[in-house]
Amino acid sequence: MIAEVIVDVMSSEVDRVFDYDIPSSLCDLKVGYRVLVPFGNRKIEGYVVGIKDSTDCPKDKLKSVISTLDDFPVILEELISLMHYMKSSLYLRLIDGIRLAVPNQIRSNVKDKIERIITLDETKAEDFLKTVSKRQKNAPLAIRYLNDFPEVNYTKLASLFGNQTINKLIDVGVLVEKKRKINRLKLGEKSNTRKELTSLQLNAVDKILQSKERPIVLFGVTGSGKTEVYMNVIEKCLLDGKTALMLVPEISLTPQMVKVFSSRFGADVAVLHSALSAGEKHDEWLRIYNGEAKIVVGARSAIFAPINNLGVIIIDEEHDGSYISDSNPRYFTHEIAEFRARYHNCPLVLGSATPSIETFYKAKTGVYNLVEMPVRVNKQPMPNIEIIDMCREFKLGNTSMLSATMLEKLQEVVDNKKQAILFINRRGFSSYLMCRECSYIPKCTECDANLVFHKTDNVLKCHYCGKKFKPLTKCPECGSDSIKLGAIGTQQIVEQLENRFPDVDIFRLDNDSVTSKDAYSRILGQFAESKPSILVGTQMVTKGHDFPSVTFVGVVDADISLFNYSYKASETTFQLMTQVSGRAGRSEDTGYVVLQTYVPKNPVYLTCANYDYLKFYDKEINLRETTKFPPFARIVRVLLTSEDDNLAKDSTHKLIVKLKEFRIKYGKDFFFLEAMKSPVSKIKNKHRYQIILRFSNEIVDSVLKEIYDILDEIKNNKLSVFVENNPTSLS
DNA sequence: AGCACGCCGACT
DNA sequence: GTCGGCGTGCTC
Repeated sequence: MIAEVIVDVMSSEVDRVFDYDIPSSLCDLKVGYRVLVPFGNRKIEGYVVGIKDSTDCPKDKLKSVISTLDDFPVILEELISLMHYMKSSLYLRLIDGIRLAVPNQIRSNVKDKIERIITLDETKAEDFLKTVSKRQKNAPLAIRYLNDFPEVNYTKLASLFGNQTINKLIDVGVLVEKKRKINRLKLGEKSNTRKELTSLQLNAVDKILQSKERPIVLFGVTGSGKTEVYMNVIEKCLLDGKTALMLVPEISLTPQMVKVFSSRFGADVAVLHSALSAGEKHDEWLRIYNGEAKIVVGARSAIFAPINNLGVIIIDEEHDGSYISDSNPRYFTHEIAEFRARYHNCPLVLGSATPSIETFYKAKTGVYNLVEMPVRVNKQPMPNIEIIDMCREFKLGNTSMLSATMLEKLQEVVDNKKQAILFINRRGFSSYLMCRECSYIPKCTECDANLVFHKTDNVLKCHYCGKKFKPLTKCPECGSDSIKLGAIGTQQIVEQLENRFPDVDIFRLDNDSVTSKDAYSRILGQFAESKPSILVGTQMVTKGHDFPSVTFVGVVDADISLFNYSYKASETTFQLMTQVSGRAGRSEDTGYVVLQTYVPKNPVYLTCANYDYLKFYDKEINLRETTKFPPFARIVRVLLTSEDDNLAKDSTHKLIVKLKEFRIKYGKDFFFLEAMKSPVSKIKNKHRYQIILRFSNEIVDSVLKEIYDILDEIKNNKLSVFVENNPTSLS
């Protein structure tokens, strides 16, 4: 028999199937096994992706599989067909796909954590106690102890009675040692937290369970009780003997979701996200693989969990940007989820209070089903949102970052001994040094990217290659010494607030203050305990724990995500503002939100202030249709990189010539074509050119296939090619 | 990606 | 004479 093997080499040059003979010693080799194979003159790892009777490979070249590396196939067959699907639709290396399915922690041999459990052999113990000498004081005590606690781990016992004693007792057979595998990740105990469902929630559960033929959008306002719906759906799946996959954005920042699930489902829950330690990830992955855990709660990459017999897949906060992988294997979680749901013939739930425009469009046009929960469970009103015109504020003589209303409202919070959150929306150009005289911004010598200033260790750092530079004191262009931090940061706001409210605890939550996982929860913990208090921070404050005493939320600079150049700018701003506002509405008092903006008439803010998602959607979908942006078109970005600038440039030209032929062939379905040096034109000394294409949905499949074939011809070991579908950023 | 093979310059 | 530079080509 012949095995088709993908070799574990990170190069597109060898990213194809190689055939190997299966020796009779390995006759039960199956698809999905990790194997050792001879490759050239070395031995490397590979993955069996197929088994067949014969090969076209000439006999003198064919070699044999050396051995298997695990005693089970590490990739499910389902995931292997998923890899092929991803390769054809996303232009991705098979080996990149395989690495998504087989985490590092399984490839590098992380060992099971073994606990030594000591039990008592009662008959031997009785005999022993009869003959025990008076000098052995600890031995009888240890035996007594084990009468009370029949299973104790070795370390505990040795610390109580001395390891000499314990070892001796094991030697004579009075104590018996057993080895047991333990899970490194400790989740909370099961404690029933079941709630009575409203009729809206019951209806949603029913609709979801019936929606096996196509994905279903759960459109439920903040506080409508979506989590409870998810848990009831999952419960039904478990009763049917099936499993469930639940994705949440940035799970390391939302520990309460894991808490809610583990208190309802106990040890049936496994958790998967990138913040787990190697050992924890290894254990959780194997618990899922072995069918021990029936529910996977995880971040984006958990969509590749080795779970069988799926009864439902849920994507919570489906509009969240973290579902789009933005680096190397660039994939969109929803597409992978659709594939797996189809494979298992199970429902796929896309839940959100502010669905992404593309998702909601599919729900409106019948591609997806839709179920709505328009009412909050506790019937509480949403927080009031007030929009503040910062231009007017400036004209009135207030040149600070905080409007009069903002300060008034903060004063109110302080007077009432409540809590407030101030959100600084500074994604994009946070801490750049900039010359005030000539607007020069220091750049990385390797990457042509703006350097980011890190205050804590006083360096300028390139976020693309990690190279560090000394901060400038003088502008190299004009000689001026007024080089200052470009945009406002949390620091300045905190300082201003400390002057204004000297007796109030002010906490800061951003990348500079959060240096570790612990720091994050420590700051939030301190904030939760002090009143009155103000929490100032970046994106991090928009997610995470519920603070019932937060009655006010202020958005210092709402416009930043709106001016971000992307067709999704309005959408993400609407979603972000809605999410931030939700932080103010957890208490019995109605919350209050202040949005500071320089464009107060922008429909994004007007619809957002009225919680009118549908109106926002209508405006936005019309705009997308007239301007031919997704979901009415596909944007494809082809990125060519090489150390050889000329090669990259020439290849880009060659590609452009071919693409222009397509443009003629497909005519008006081909909307747009542009080639240029990538905005970040160099990363790690590789020159980057990009081509941006936009064409109608009708021709997506055929055009992409043709383009991918051309890319296969153009790329080589000196020139890498990457493709991104509907990119969110262009750097 | 790695690794060998191969064809040119300067060294104990 | 040979040690070693990195261009080129191949991997079932």
